[in-house]
Amino acid sequence: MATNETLATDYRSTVNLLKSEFPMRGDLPKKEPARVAWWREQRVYEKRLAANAGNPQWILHDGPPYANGNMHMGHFVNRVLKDAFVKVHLLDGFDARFVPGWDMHGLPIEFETLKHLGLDFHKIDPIELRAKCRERAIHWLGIQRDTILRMGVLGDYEHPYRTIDTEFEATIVETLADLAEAGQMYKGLRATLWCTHDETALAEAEIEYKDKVSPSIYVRFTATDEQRADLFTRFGLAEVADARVAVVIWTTTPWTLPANVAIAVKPDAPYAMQHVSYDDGASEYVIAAEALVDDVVARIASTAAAAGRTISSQRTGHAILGSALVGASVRHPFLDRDSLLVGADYVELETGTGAVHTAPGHGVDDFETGMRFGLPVLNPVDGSGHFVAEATPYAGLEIFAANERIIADLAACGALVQEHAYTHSYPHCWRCKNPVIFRSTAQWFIAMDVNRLRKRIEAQVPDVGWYPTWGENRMLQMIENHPEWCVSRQRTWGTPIPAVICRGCNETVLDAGVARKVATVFRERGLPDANASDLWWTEPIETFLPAGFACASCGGTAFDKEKNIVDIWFESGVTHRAVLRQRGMHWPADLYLEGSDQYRGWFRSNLITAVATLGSPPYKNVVSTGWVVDANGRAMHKSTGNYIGADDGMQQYGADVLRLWVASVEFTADMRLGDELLKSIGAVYRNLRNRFKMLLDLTVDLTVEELVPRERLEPIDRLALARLDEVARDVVAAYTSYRLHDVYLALVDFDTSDLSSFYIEMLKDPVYSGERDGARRRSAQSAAFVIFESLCALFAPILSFTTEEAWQCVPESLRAGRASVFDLALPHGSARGTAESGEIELWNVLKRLRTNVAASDGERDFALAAKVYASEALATRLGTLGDGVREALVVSALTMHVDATANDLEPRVELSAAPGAKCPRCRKTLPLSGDAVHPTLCGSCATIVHALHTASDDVKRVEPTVP
RNA sequence: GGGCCAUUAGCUCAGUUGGUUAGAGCGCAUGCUUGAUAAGCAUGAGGUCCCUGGUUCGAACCCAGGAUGGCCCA
Repeated sequence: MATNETLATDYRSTVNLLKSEFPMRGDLPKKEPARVAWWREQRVYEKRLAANAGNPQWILHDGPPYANGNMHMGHFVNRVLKDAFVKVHLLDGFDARFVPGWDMHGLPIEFETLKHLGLDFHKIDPIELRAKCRERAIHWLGIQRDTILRMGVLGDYEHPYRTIDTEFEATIVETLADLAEAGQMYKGLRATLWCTHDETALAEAEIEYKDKVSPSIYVRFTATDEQRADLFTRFGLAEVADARVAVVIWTTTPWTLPANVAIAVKPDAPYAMQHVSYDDGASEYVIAAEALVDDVVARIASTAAAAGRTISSQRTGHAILGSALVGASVRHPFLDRDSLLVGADYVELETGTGAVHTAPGHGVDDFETGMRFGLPVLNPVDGSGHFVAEATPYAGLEIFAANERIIADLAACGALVQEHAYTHSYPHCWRCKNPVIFRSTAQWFIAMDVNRLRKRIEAQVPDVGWYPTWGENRMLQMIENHPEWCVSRQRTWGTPIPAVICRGCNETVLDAGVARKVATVFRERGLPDANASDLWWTEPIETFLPAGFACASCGGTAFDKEKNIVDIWFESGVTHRAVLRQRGMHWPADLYLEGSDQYRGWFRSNLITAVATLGSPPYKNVVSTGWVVDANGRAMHKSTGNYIGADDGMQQYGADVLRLWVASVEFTADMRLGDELLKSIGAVYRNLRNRFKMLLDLTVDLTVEELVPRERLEPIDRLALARLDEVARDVVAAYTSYRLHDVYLALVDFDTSDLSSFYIEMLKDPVYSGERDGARRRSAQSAAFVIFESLCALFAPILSFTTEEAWQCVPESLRAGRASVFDLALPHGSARGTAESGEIELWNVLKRLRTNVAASDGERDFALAAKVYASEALATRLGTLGDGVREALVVSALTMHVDATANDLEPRVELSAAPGAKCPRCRKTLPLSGDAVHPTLCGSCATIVHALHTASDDVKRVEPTVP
């Protein structure tokens, strides 16, 4: 005899509890690589691009990562954000081709290659080194490309652009030709950041600051008798004969003192002369900024005390302005020359003495001050950081090693006021990590103020869309503060600056005609697997000279090649020409997207070369991202152990969880990343994954023939789709304005508050218990499928792996030829105006009513009957939904009552136990059917079960039993 | 040291032109469910809106100063 339990179990087999193939667990690290391979085999990207052919282009131009080293989570963020925006536009039908690129020349690779192969830069043949560097760069490109593809991105990764390609090198040289022709380039002497280890000039972007301990010294520059008289006069004082008078300077680079030619003072700051008396009767006068003179005296006292002496001091006369000191001079402490007092606004009064040691050969400010006052540019240091012969008595010494000697000599001659070790932030070479120096060398420059270039750029910055909006101001500052752009490098791995030196007059010239000829030679003779620019090294100069080329100065026709290469920031600065223009993509690009460091880097270099040679910015929109920091908000470093590599991250969590994390954070600011955080994102991922699973399970037996068109759906299902439309519009708007985090918020909110806790809750009864082919069930399933399909498309740019996996579980007929999730169309949810807003209003009314039911004490849901009290207008509107209102509330019975006092949008609900008995099949509490065969079932279930028996003998017969 | 940016619940984030009791997801606790079950639903606890001062009838929001962190520079 059957019990109640077996009875229920038996009816269970008549319920539509169907399962799709989609597993609850993601197993992402294990399964994702196969999906990557599948996308490539199926040529999903190429097919979608072909399907979109002829439609408007949308171009995200890829900023090239440097082909050196493994990728970190910052790279992950960069690639995934780009991928998401490219995919949105692909799904939306745009010709959104994406050509990734790599930055492959430059010192870091040259250095890494030398180190990797154990080679000596000074001994290896340049052509051989260049071949090795090429191999090495291609090696890294391969490693990085594998990591990037593992992230699940789409793009033309079989044909990336590379700065080592012949076409790219030709474009670099051609751009130099354009700049030379426009008069934008010049060669000049310049205090340049110089790495003595790598023996090259460095760009600002190749510098990193870190702490360094330097000798901090205060030095007397003592006046001669004549100079003393002048100084006393300037202070309006009578000369004190035979007194020692000195201007005291402060420096942390004693080795630059041999190049000292001046002392800079702040023209509008007061300067004081202080009389210092020693206990042994000696005395001196020291001059420094009034704000700092007491500090100088304290240092004198400190040094005196160390020697067992004491001092006293008092102010002499009144302070005078720095401008009154300009033109005076004092003697260099150990060389036989004067040091001139000059004025400079940059002199600061917070530290030091207010009297700044000035060596035009060893500092940018110093150089400019030197130019203004006509000072000689002394440069007694060679490329390897040793003093040259002119720098007697220190010739041959390495500069940092010479510090000690110089300090000792200063002490010996009484010029040293004080010395102590000083830790400060100091520029270091980004590659070899050694401290760099300023040294004046002859370099090629792009002139920022010729042809009003700076002004022209500034005028066009506001025409670009900057996200976040402060980017505009940031870029304006970058342009305003951009120094003359030094584009030459004295290294081997790069594209040559094709300048020639006239043998007749030794004049160096960068000629547009020569440069264009060089580009032509590259294109004609460059081999696919070799460096086209090797030709500059291997071919005779005549190969590159246009017919009849002669020196403009002396008419000479014999030339030598100059052996400078171009700054790699200039190379990546012309990607907009080399890639967009060469590959049939429109110019300017729609979007550049990089880390916020690129305002100074790639955003700026592209902007400059574009405005200088093509007249306008290379991009319509620029998006910048923040930095990935650790769970505590600290910068990630391999050395501090909080570093997460991209490969490791994907191996541990799966790419899709990390992709979801990217969407879950506000990427324009710093992004925190840590285990706890990723576990939390993992939970969100599982939620979303379950929603895809549930929607698939609910629709697994739906076929395209049974798919109910939207206009014939049940009213309650149309309401759900109205809400979907609203979400789709919000999401698409967020995507197209690059607000990925808003996409995430909108989709998660819809998933949680509309689907999981509301719509899916109400769909379970009609889908599980309803007549399998009945109109109600098919309508519910059709709406669920539309939601599923839309969610796949809306989520595909973020959860690429998961949406594809889910899409592959859709029955063939419903996929309708859309083999991949990336064949779907982005749903725009076209608005239907007031009709829709009415529907959404009604949807929200139902959600609030359902909340009342779900939160009720004691009995809930199908154990309940509901009485809804609504205004007459609202009752009428709810009436149009028929049984949908009861379904939405997930109750067994519902009656509608007019309450004239009720607000139009705030109906009241009254709950009570539903009359009848719990139907063991549908679990609703309803009157018994009174059916002879199935007396415990409700009427609807009895009918359904009877129909099943009639339809199929396979269905197990359920015998009536007496409890 | 300077410019820019950020700071709201344990975590990630919302927070409309200044306006009642500052919200959501995750996590946590409790209950329900066992026909989404390595799931689902509900309820609840949890906040010095970085600090200080100012403007205002009223400040998470506006102003000034500061702290911490980040990027770019010096």
